[in-house]
Amino acid sequence: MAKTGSSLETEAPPRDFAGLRSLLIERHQSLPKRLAQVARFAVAHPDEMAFGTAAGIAEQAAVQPSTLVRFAQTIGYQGFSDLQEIFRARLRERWPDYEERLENLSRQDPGQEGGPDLLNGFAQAGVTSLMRLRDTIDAGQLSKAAGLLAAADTVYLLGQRRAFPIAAYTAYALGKLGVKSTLVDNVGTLGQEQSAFAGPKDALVSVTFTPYTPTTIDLTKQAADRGVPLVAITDSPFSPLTELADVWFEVVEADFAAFRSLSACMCLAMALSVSIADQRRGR
Amino acid sequence: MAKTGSSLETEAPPRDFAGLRSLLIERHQSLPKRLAQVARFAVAHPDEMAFGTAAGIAEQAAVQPSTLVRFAQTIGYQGFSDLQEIFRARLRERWPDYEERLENLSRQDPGQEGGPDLLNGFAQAGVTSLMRLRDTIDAGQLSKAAGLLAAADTVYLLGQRRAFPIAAYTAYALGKLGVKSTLVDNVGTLGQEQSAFAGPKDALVSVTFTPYTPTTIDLTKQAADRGVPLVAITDSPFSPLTELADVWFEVVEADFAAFRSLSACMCLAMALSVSIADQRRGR
DNA sequence: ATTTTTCTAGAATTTTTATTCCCCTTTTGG
DNA sequence: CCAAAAGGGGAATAAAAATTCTAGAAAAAT
Repeated sequence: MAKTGSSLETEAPPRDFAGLRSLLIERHQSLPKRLAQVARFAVAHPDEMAFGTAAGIAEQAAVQPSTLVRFAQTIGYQGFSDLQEIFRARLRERWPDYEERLENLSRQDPGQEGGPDLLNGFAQAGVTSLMRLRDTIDAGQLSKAAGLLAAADTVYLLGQRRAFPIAAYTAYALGKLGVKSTLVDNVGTLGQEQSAFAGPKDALVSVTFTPYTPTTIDLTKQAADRGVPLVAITDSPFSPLTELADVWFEVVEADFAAFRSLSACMCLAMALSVSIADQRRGR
Repeated sequence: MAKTGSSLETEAPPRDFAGLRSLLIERHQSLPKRLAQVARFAVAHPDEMAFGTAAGIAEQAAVQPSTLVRFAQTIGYQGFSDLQEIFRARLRERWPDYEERLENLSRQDPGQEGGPDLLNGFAQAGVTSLMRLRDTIDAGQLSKAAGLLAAADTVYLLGQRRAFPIAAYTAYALGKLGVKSTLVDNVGTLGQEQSAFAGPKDALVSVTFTPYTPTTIDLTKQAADRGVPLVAITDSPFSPLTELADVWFEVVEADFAAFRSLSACMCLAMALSVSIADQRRGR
């Protein structure tokens, strides 16, 4: 069509909020009256832009709904919905500063996802997980858990499959820190025997993620029934461990290529280990 | 209306996210299968619940759109839209405390009790390690290593002590990806026997850090002598593995409280695993 | 001052979206 | 083991929403 309107922006519009914001501020003066009005509203009330319907936003901005569509198209988007997506993405990414920081740090990425940039993806997932961990773990809970474990005679460590590396590493760390511990690795299906002597004076750290490994659940239940204090590390409040545990941590890992990171869990395990040693020393 | 259906919740549903969340966690067990599925999804992906359309959310939760409506009504809301409002409100209200959160993060509280500091420290170490990894690992090397391993009949995985979690996790990942592998865990000091059948058509991934574990070195040397292709992951160019390896990676981890992070190594191991599977598929 | 172009409002249209309803399946209770 | 009830899937429907269109108003240019 010859309708290649001169007023339509040909350049690709920004896909991130920061870029959109500066674009709006910059072009604000050169826009027609009503469109400028919309631009001002958008910058001032980004939340409304994210949540509202076209009609609702139009009313608040004292504009017609169609003006919103025109506005979106004028600055290069396909329509209002397309534009709104930017505002929503901003709220979706709960930790925008990290994302931004990452964007800045990452090298120019024009050839995105060219193929073997797996490393970048996994690194990003790891960083995101760690940042989120920092925000979600409660300090009180951590020290409570550490206290529980510091009071134990022997710390039993249980984790299978994907959670096994966490348990294994914790065993290593506790060993170096001089804290007596037993890794229940279920070698030879001897998990039962390995954990049989855990009693109320000991403590158990259980780690499991969806789909929860039956072995881990069973052994944990048995221990809990015997009155063994339990610290659980899991990925959802619906985990069968949460109701058994004295203290439980919900650790949500980011994923990439269908593989969840382990960074956050490892980090928590380390912090917990050192914290135990700290509290022991304090006595 | 006499529409006071028996299956409909009569109590007023929570209007705030925290209340909704605990309601879901609490009632989760007593809900029918599909509705429980929705409950889990809602707790795990609150952002999606806030923005997605019924159809989109339904697809992600592997449920029919109508199930979402039923779900909302069962727990007492008028319909899906009504329920969604709670999730949206959560994102709206979170914005204010975002500033606050940033301050807490940037403020380095040095005198504090070990808890948050430890977590912060380890998280920071992890992030640093991951960033560094991204900058130092060469894409060509990675794909070369992956190619070597993709060509192998069986991938043998060797790592002891601190490196053991890496090897164990890689075994897990390769298994999920359909790549035949053997974890040489040296249980019962059977490492020799576990790796004895590795030949030139197989390949070995060895992981070790200073102070290099003798078992790892010995077993790796023996395998290399037999002509087994070798990919080494280590922390220095002076590692005894570098001269034996066909491809080697130097991974420098940041440390905190005398404990080195494992994040970078884990990340590399994941990338390597997926890359192997990719190259296999390509043939 | 007049013509031409751009801009806007509001109605009309089309698309999208939530919800309802019906029928089949599964579970529960006797 | 059967009957009754609850649950679940999927098409049909109604509601709501975004978008397009057109005529007229405002602004710019001649």
